[in-house]
Amino acid sequence: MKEIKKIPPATVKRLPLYLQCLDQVDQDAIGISSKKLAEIAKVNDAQVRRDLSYLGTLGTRGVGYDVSTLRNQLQLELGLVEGWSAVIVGVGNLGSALAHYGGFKDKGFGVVGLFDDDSKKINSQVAGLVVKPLSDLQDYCNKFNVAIGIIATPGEFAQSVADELINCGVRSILNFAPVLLKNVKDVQIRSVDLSQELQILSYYLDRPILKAVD
Amino acid sequence: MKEIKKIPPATVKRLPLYLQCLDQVDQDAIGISSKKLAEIAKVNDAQVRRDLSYLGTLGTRGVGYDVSTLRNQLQLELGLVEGWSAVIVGVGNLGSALAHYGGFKDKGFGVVGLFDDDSKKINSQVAGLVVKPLSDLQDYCNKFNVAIGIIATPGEFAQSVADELINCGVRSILNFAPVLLKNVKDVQIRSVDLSQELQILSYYLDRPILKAVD
DNA sequence: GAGTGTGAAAACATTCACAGCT
DNA sequence: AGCTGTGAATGTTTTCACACTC
Repeated sequence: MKEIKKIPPATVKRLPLYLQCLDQVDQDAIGISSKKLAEIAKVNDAQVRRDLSYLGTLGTRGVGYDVSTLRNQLQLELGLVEGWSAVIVGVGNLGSALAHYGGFKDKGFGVVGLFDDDSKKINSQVAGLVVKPLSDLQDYCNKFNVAIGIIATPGEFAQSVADELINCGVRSILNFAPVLLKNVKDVQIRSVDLSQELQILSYYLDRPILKAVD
Repeated sequence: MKEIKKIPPATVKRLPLYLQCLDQVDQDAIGISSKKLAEIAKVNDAQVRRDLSYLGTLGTRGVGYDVSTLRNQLQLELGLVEGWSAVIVGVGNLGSALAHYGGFKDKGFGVVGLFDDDSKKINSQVAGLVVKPLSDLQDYCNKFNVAIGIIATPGEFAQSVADELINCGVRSILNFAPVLLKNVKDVQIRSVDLSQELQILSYYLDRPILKAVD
């Protein structure tokens, strides 16, 4: 019988943060306490312990957590060891930034394709990959079993690109275009809207006393 | 006596979303119901009503919300009418993407300066602005009363740029570098880490049944 | 002594369901 | 009839506090 553990969404959102904290800790540190981790991540230490307890019994009472075991478990739980393939659609400044973004390779994602329908960009090289026209998308997805589509096009193309990606069998989409994509069953869509982040900051600019979320 | 209304952080995070929904609604629509708005924003309709009720009594029973009143109130509440000035530090692909990002101007932010310490970039033009060296930052901040600093440098420079911005009197920072910045009293810091977003997606890739947060 | 893992409490957020206005 | 605004119910997240282990 398969064991099913449900991790609360609020916790899932913090797991990548903990992973990042481990990179920022002393290179030669072998163990770390919830107190120390909490300090780096800027959260409560009970929170850290509760979050990590969802992954199993990882720590040792009276001692703390072993850094490398912890890292492995976080990566395992987040599915970062499966080597998911991703494509980026839209190779403007943002798409290029994403293609160059080293963080992805280290973190277990491989960008296997760049797509754009601007003829000036097609066949040019960005971050070691050749930009292809969207008509090649289907082939790529089949060949590399692409799991994740990253949309970095202007807003007006985002929905049709999303439709196309889903049509190619992509089940997870990270959208950077400032539009609301339609929901499709069984497809996970996350949107990052740069201007929304600024707007939230703006709210708290007027109200320096209040504590923001996240 | 000044009226103090405290808007829950979870609601603040949705206000920019509602604003975006209004842009996506029929241009000639004069009124909108919580039900319709909820559908576009993909949230529960009671949620919409509760959220908007924090801004005052904006709707009309039996009728709905007036689109333009609603937009005005949202902008007012988010502080988007104050015309905050922002600077971008780091003019690589990501910084350029941000500089070109039209959303900001429309949404009440003015990018008044671009800064980079790469001599190849200094004095070049990006999105109609001349890239300046970091040594000019203090002057700019005084001259334009800069409220927001956007960090788009590689990780290794992010903390020192943040220190410098804070030193120049900037009280709000939006950080795109994949590092955890130190907290400073009275300074709001929001971080957007592109690879963290992908990692969250990755978790749900393995578990198509679960519902993600946000 | 130091630091985890976790019940129980407290705080926060969402949703229901309906009274009240147009 | 239609739709808001909001008490009350429910669900989720955070935090406290301490028994337990090393």
